[in-house]
Amino acid sequence: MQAGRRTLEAGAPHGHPPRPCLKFRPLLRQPRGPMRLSAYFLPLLRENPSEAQIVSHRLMLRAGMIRQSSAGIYSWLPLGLRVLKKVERIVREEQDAAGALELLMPTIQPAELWQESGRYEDYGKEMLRITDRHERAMLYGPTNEELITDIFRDSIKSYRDLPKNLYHIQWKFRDEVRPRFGVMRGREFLMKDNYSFDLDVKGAKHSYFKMFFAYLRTFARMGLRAIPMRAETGPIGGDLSHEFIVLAETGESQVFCDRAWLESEILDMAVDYDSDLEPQFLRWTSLYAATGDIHDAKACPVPEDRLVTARGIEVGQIFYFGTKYSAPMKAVVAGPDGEPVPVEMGSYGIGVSRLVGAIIEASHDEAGIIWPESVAPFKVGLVNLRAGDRRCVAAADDLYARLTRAGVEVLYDDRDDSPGAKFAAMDLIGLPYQLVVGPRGLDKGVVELKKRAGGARQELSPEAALTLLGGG
RNA sequence: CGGGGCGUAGCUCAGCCUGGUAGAGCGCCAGCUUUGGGAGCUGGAUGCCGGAGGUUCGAAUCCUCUCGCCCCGACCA
Repeated sequence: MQAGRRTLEAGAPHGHPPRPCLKFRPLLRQPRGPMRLSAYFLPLLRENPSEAQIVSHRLMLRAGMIRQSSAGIYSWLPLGLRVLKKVERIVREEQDAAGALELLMPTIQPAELWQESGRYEDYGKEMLRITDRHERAMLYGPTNEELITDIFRDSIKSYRDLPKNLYHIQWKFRDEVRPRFGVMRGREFLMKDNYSFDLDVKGAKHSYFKMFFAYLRTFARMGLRAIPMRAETGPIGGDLSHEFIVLAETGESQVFCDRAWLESEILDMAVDYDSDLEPQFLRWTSLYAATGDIHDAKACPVPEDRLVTARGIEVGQIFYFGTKYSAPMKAVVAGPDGEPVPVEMGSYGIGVSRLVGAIIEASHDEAGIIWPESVAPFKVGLVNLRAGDRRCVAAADDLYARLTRAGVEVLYDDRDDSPGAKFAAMDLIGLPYQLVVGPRGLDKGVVELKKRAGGARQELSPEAALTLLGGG
């Protein structure tokens, strides 16, 4: 390794000659890092772009989270990407906790696999077909059942290797006829999809139940009330399926459920994934909830005065589909008796990029986004109201340095702008806490801490603010 | 895929009907004054008027074609 390189990694202050350093030292977050708005990339829009019709789309554009590249295809700007990564992380943690194993499959897949399953024709124009230079038919994956089944059958030959549950978080492309609503219905979208493989129906159901509860936990951690609803299985096929629906005016799905769902707590609970989950599953699904596709007004068990008809956003769906792919694709294992058995499969999807929009739909006000802390791009927005004032700069710089050092995620508005503009910007991007440093407060030795949700403010000493925010 | 709408400055939009050579507000740049909820004044920069073809002395404006985007419906994580 070269000396110059090492210097960079050691984070030597500029202007000082690099000290010899033989041991690698990790680069710490630097107090003068790029999370100052003066250095950040946050292109805010003051007005609503005309193409955006729903609130999440408008706010994502206005808050500088995304930019459209073409219909249904978006770039994620720094602020948006931070949220996407946080959502992704929660999804990953809950998958891991439920025993799923992460891998990563490619976006581009060979057509042969899809011809084998019979879906190459069935999928129609939604599948983006590509021809490579050798005239080989390829496609941009809209989902991965074929590919995962191929990987599975290549390597898993015995019932002793079951069960398996494999997932990845990867970009998908579905050439929707009508992309809309920003990231809620993009053509390109980030999805967590996983696939379970079991020897028999009992095992497959257990896998299904595990994902059922992993999903409830995942959405609850994002502050979402996602109701599991009985759903049609669609082109993926199978016979047991639930959609996880967040109720919202702007949702695309017509749904029906028992009023009790709305009165229940956010659906979070501890789960022992090794236990028999069926009783718990039956309890959770005893309360009526169904998507419009399968709801039958005549057969509905819920009396009319308890039935809620609403619109909802589908943030996830789980399927048990038996041997639909394993049989035609010959994903078989040797059973205990040595005879080949096609494996029982399920697949499970969460729209990761869609969730970002869904969270905004569920949590915003007139002024902008209100991020739940778990997915907020930063925890704290530190605002210096008077960029030209030495005292304010010193106080705000100090808070920024100490919070950052303590690992608190801070976005520091150090720009020279009017107070109103700064408040409006902070409200728009919706960080959970706003820490305001101004001359008026400093005269009294205080700073102001405002919670974005609810808008409660309190004046307190900088030390107290640090303690409260976890930087003390 | 059916139906509708819109493409003019970074954003929101006017101008088009009735052709005469490009506008406003916000934003951006410079300066000064301001500063606790989107500040004021002064000066400045920015457009292949989505693209191609046509009509015309002359096209943002009229005609034809085309591309893109949005909305409603049917379909979907």
